[in-house]
Amino acid sequence: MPTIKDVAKKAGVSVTTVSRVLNNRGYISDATRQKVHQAMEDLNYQPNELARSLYRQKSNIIGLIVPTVSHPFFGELVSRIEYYAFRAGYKILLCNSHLEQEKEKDYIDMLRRNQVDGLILGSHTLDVEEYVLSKLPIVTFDRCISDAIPYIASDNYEGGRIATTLLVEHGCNKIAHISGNLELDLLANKRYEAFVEVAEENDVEHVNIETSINVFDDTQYEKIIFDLFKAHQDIDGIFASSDVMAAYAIKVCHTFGRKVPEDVKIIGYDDINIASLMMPSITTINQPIDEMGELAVELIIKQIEGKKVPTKNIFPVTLVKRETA
Amino acid sequence: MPTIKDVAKKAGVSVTTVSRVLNNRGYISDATRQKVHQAMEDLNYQPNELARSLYRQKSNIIGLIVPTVSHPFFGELVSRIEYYAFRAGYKILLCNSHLEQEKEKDYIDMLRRNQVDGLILGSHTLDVEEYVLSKLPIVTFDRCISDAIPYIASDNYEGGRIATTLLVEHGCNKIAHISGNLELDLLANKRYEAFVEVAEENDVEHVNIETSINVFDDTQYEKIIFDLFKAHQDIDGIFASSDVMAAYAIKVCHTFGRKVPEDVKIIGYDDINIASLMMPSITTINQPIDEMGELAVELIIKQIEGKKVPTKNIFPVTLVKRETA
DNA sequence: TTGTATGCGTTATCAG
DNA sequence: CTGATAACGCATACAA
Repeated sequence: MPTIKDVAKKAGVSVTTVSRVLNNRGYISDATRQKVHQAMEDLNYQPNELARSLYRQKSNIIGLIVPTVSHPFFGELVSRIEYYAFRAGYKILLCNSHLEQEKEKDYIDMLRRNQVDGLILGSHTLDVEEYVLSKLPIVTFDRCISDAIPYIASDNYEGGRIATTLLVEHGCNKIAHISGNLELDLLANKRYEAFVEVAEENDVEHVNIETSINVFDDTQYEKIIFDLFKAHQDIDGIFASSDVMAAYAIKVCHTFGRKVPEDVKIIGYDDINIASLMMPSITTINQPIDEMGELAVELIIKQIEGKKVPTKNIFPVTLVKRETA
Repeated sequence: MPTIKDVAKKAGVSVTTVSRVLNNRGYISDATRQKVHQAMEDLNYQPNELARSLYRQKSNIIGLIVPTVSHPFFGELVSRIEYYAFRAGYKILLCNSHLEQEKEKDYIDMLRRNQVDGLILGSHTLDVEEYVLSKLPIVTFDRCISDAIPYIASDNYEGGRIATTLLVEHGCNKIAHISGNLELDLLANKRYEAFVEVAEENDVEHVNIETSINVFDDTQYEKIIFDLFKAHQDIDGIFASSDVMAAYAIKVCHTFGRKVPEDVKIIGYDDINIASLMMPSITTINQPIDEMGELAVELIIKQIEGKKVPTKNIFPVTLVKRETA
């Protein structure tokens, strides 16, 4: 790889001059500018961003930790985040933590060593506030870690209310909520709270099952939902905490010979692409993934630039009525 | 952020010594080793990988370009690639090209500037051989660019034959293939070739539609499949080039009041997670995504280490019989 | 308008 | 066993 030195030699100038045309700084004659450009062209020169970053003390890299991009919600979210980051001149270092605490820890250390300018956390089992001693800019999804760390979330409580209310309005007599692991202390737990509240307000029998901690694996979904139906044959309404879970619920209903939505109404959460693709298509609570990704990038960059940003960033949710409820 | 200098000062030694304990090189007394470790601990020191990379001329970063991780196949593939890369001490810089040539070009330039040690291309509209003048290690998916650049692919031809043969065996009289854009010169086009061959060998009427170039967008799938059915009401078998396309095909069948699999048999490709989740579950051709991701990482690392690697890497495919055919 | 020297944080060479 | 110093590629004071 040619360096700035090679370009300087070829153009017959000093490295300073080359650096100047590279960054458009200070005065340079058109003649030398041409020469330098020519030399860069000839050598197919590309400035070494590692060296630049080292000097500038800024890498223009954002670390992004999610459970896994193989989960459609995070796949879609990461896609948008990367899009907006690149647009703003930032690169994404991708980490799939699989919700393993040890791996998260390793990832955060790694990202710090690599001088990322900021951290977007779509996943966290550990309390990063204590862990990231440095004042590395951070944005989290669905979790309030401290007053100092801004977070982005959909209006989980409202989403839970809308979903549960719809089940009640449909006349469901026994409803179930399938949640993520409640010990993780995510804001998503508010969906559960809202579920319980609405159910009790309306005197509807209700039950909840949650996924196990430290596991982010589709296969367990089917099992726990299967067990749920075995234990409660009379469930006629389900509010699943993700569209993927809802899809598994549909499948299990089928196994038990229960028709959706005739026998069992099902509502998901997220509104990922496949929600509309499934048959029956999934009625769900929409999270504005694109806008959330855009804001995540905006918040992290503003922090990098030393600006203050709002801490609570709650996006409204909307009910998307389809076929399952 | 504390530097090696701070550690040296705190421990009362030179930076050389600190570097030595950091890298376990040369002889150092246990006493000083302890002191240094203590100082590192106290300062919560993390070595600056930017500086290391600059000196070593090696970033341990792999650039990864895919159309988009929001597509389930690439989401799953990227997840596995990142997993194996991290395991081997490499980081992933993620790029979603959306099959836009200009963006791919920008990404490749960016990745070169950032001194990635290698490039994994899950997407490419341009001929990188000419573009990447440097001898940057590369591995591609589903595309043979030159004798020098190794590629990984599933046995597309065999997969196409298996799928089409199954349709024929089911007694389909008019079958359709939904392919990606054939101009892209991907090995996936062999699915199309096999489709045509098997159809003609068996004297079965057949038709093909392809997605437009430079577009990687779910929404067009529905439209072109809808148009296909409008033009050919008598289609009774479909071989879709991805499970997502297959899912859209199911949906469109529904729109036209045609039952799957009674009226129309459908076979997908990839065997992504949701293929088994859909209702009806999708009969498909399995690509071993995990193994392919693992090999991609292995091939890129071996190249980085200056080793020779095989050029053609074709993985066997298997038919996964489910409900749609 | 251009060039020289220094430093970003790290590692390796070479002396002590 | 340990320490000064140059170098990795680049950008900025400071001179000229």
